[in-house]
Amino acid sequence: MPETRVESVEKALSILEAFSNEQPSLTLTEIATETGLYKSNVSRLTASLERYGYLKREADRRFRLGPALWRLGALYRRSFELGESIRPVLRQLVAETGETASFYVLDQDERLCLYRENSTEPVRHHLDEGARLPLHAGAAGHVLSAYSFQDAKAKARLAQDGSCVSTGERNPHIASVAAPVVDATGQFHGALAVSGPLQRLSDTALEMARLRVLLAAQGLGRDML
Amino acid sequence: MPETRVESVEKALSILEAFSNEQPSLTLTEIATETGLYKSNVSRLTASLERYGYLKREADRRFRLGPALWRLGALYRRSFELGESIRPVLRQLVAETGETASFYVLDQDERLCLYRENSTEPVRHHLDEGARLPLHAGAAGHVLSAYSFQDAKAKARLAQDGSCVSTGERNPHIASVAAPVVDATGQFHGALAVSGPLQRLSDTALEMARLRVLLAAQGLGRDML
DNA sequence: TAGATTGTTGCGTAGAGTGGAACACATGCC
DNA sequence: GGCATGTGTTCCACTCTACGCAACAATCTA
Repeated sequence: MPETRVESVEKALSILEAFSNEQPSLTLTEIATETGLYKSNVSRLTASLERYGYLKREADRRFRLGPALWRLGALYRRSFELGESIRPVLRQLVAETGETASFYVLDQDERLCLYRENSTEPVRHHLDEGARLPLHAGAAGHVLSAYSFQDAKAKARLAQDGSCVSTGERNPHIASVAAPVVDATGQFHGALAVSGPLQRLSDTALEMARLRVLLAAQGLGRDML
Repeated sequence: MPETRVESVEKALSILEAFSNEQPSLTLTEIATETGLYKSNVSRLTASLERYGYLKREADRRFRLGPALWRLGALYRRSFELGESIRPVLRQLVAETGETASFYVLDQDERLCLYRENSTEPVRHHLDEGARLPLHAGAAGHVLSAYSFQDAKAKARLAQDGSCVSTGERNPHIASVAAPVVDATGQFHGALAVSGPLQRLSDTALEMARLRVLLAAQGLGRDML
């Protein structure tokens, strides 16, 4: 098998992966150590990335992510067309439950928060759009696992009642419920979730939230082309 | 001069550029013709892009942009930290003027709408975040030209009163005013603009909007670190 | 001034990337 | 059904790119 891939491209992309919330700007040597590439190599790769607007170099010679990413990212999200229909649903869930509502899709081996509406409560589960969370924990994680891979355990959990619940699994203080959004053709689109502080989401409150999420997810799936 | 760049990387990036609002999904051959690359080549490049989540392949074998772009795009925008301070300002401008307010940064040789708050009027200048517009026309375009390149003409225009006005320049029915956001260190960050239908923005309304934009831009610059 | 650190450039060579053809696999059309 | 058309993948040989490394600038530090 003749390795159907392009190495230098993957190196370039791994440079972009080196940036994070904690390290939004990097020097060339930082990138080199982070990625394990040679400085000269990084220098040439970044030149191309910069030329296309995927990186930009500040006056202090540090690299930052470039505007092209935001442009294409917006394009990606728009291509869902879900946004317009999902946002109102999230807002309604927030109004109904008082907790934070969000929508996740799969990104590699993690889940990506595509949309979210935060609770208005002072104590709440706050999360940024674009954040990545693990797949192995949390209600939405289980839903995505079940549909994206053939995760038997997660699928069994879903089969029970069509939704997932997690209490203090990923974060000991947070409970969440999630349900899959599936359209009329059976296509899976993502996971709808409500999450909040464990102490506020008692058994009955959690069950009510679960029902509301389930209802909202089904509604979304039905309304989709 | 030994061409400090990596060709295959640039090819891969140009594949991403092939996607647009009009063509959010492409087949392999479409990409090949669009970019002028060979199918076999595209096949290998897309494999790498897909592996890193920059593209994804649907069930119908068509390519779409991938979630990694949204994640990194969100990261890029967050790295500004401007968002939190800019949004309220935009909202206030909308409230004051009744028109659409937006914030632009430079992206290559164009301008990129990073934030915008749409007017609530039924007839309004609507624009999506992430949209790209030309640099050579429109008030915000002139501001960006003046600061990003040493565009003498645009700079002279700014020197007059610290802002730019354009009436029916890019679009015959739209007028706009824009001012630069410059922090205490003299660093230029972007262009703040208000735009709306020409007929509603009479001379006096336009002048009032200009003053408000100018004021808001100065306030933003002052409040920035 | 000496020394450390960061980034760029030059160069030879290995080997990656490429073009092209040949091959599978669907669809459509008579 | 058979034949044509279009799409995507795989194979192979050749070329030239991309890479490692060293040497070189260019800044900081002290």
